[in-house]
Amino acid sequence: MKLSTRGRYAVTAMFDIALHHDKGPVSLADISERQGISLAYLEQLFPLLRGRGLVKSTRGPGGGYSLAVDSEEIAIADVIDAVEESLDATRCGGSADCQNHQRCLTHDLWEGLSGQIRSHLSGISLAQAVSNAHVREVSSRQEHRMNRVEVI
Amino acid sequence: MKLSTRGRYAVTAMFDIALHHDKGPVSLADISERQGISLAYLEQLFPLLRGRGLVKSTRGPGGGYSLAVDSEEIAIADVIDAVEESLDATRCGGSADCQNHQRCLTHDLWEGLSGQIRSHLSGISLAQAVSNAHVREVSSRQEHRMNRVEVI
DNA sequence: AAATAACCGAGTAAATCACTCAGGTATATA
DNA sequence: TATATACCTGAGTGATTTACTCGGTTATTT
Repeated sequence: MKLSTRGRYAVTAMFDIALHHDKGPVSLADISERQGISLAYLEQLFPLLRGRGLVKSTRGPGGGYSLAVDSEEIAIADVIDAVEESLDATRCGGSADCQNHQRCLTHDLWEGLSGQIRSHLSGISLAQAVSNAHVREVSSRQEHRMNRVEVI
Repeated sequence: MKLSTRGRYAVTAMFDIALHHDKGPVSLADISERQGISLAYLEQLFPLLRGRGLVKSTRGPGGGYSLAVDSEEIAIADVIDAVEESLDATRCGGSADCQNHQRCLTHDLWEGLSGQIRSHLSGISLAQAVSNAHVREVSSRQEHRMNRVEVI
């Protein structure tokens, strides 16, 4: 099973863009500051998201990243898939040669679990996730903090 | 998220016991041979399973491990819980202080995922999992291999 | 021209993982 | 009582992965 901070960071960053893309492209520096993720680390992640056609980039001042497609069209699973090797609970990655080139005793069990996770995360769009009450609340708090920082 | 070979091995070993416990306690040496898991590694795992009241041990010749309760009463989640630190998709482990001592933007999302996984694995008993057709097939193949080894 | 911000590849410290080793202790059988 | 079996315990280790950094380049706006 692969679901590390890498995937979590990618989803968080996509949340941030979805919440701010009305004001044009969102720079990685802004995401870094708001979400507390190192800029260099984000720079490593975003080419992967772009490669999957989830975001598009604009260079130069005022540039940044924006969603390549509507947030309803992006599933959480897509984001994780983009940055994480494989979202799979089986050991063999579905190839079913777990033990001695045979499907291991427990293969079906992990396959079932993988399917469960996958369908759950495929069923949640970025738009849905972001519309969550708590997300909006935290987001507005981050807005205020940002403003305060700018004032000081 | 924590689901490594550790948890997989534990489940596989429990499968093995469930499939053979009619012939009395199952030794770790047998499990090791049948399932291709290092004996020393199993010895590390089983005290944890015993601590959770999933298996009981009998020492001495002819000894080994047997199920402490009926296989219908053991959920796959119990087995994984016993050997794996936490089966949780959130970063903070549910404590909700993910970022700056606040629930992070994506907290609810990971919490939802954790719940999904947990309820899935809690809903499958060892008995159910073992009754799977493929499991029985592989198991009988292992039986034959064991016999052949003994003959040679 | 200068500032901004995406792009790119290599490198690294720390943690985790799977696994081993070297013993010790209880119990059944001869 | 001796011996073999099999559980029990704790410490150690090599390899891999992880999160993260650094130094620099290229494109675009003002």
